[in-house]
Amino acid sequence: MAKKKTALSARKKPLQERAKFTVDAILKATTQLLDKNVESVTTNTIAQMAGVSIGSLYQYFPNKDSILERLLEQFTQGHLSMIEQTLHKATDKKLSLEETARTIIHAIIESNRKNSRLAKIFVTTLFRPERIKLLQRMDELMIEKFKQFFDPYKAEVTTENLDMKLFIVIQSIRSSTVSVLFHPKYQITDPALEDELVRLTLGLLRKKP
Amino acid sequence: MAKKKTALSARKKPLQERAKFTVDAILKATTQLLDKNVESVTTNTIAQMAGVSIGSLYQYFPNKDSILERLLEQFTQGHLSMIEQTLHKATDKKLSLEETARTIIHAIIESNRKNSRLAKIFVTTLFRPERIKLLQRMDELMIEKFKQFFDPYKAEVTTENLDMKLFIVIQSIRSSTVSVLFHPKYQITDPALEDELVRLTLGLLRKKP
DNA sequence: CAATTTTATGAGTAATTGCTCACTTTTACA
DNA sequence: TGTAAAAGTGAGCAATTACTCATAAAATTG
Repeated sequence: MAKKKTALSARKKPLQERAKFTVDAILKATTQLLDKNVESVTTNTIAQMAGVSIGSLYQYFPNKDSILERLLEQFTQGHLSMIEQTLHKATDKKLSLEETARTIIHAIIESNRKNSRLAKIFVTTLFRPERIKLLQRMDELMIEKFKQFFDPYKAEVTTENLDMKLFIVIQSIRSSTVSVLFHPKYQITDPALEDELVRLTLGLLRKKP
Repeated sequence: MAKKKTALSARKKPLQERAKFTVDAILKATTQLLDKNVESVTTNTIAQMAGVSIGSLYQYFPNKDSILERLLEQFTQGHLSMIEQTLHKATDKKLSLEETARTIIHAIIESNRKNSRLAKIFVTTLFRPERIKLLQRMDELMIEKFKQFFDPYKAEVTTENLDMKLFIVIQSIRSSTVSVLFHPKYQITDPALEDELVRLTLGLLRKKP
């Protein structure tokens, strides 16, 4: 069976502690293998690296893809909740529009810097047909979050083409902060990246004087 | 052999007319299959759809991946030469900075609109390890082209962080114009896309007043 | 300490698929 | 027209790999 066949049959949920360790080990092993060499990721190598039998793997995941799916779900969740937190901090501190933009962009850059392995996997798999739904959902959520972010600054922000503007801003931030990970010539730690993304964001969103 | 094994042994080059037709049919068939369903792309289905035997396929391509490689090479070449042409037209007409920016962005949008199938395949495969070199090369070329574009407007354009700025601009334009193809909610034909990308570009590149 | 449930095992199976190679057909050309 | 080169064929091999299932160990429960 070189191709999937399993129905999305429900699998056991890990109840005991040791089962949770198993699931965790599988996810960690997958990340490691993915990071080392995409070709090397087979259900058997995952199980082996996790120190678990192939049978155990299939107790908790209905098929291979569901492992990657879970990993990506975790990543997007982490990404979004990190942004959420930043939003709260920002509103508490009553920052200016520019400070708010900088804070969130800084947070996204940090998120991608810290989880650069997953971030890379994220883009390499996000456009595959089976991921499109996730991509769309994530983009919509991001746009919503950004709307919340900039809601307090209604007076300063254009309403013209707002959705398209936010769409572009989000694509720009994501692609720049992730692509940079693939280019040895550019560094994600370069402060110019943050500066210019802030400028980009404000340039689009601010009302013309 | 579910995995590649062939050395990149040199294959025949098509000399006769019929051989060129064969190669062409293989490339066309691959595009069609890719467009329909990525899963369905096997060397055998390609040959079948091309109306050619599997043996013929391997006369001209050393392995499966080389077919996709050739396709992507064609796409990037087409993309770049289209931009090249636009550059010439623009310099002939002595356009303003804004008009120049608009012209090139319009060209890129058009290119992605017309070749939307290949454009999608492009992003879905571009970040895979075996494509990273192509990605880097293409990005560098794009940055060079943009430098040429804006060279005549030295007086109006910042030099501060110029490389990073161009990197961001290019990532932004590409990701926005391609991602839009995956979101039913947004349309690549929406004039707001062009307008906002022009604004974005000028916002980053123009000297502050 | 049974009885039951949860967890773990891993050899083996079945399907897929990239690719070869021995052979035939077509074309070029002297 | 004869022959060599180019082009084309496709059955089948060999490697890969997702996934199953019969069985056993460990934990939980009563």
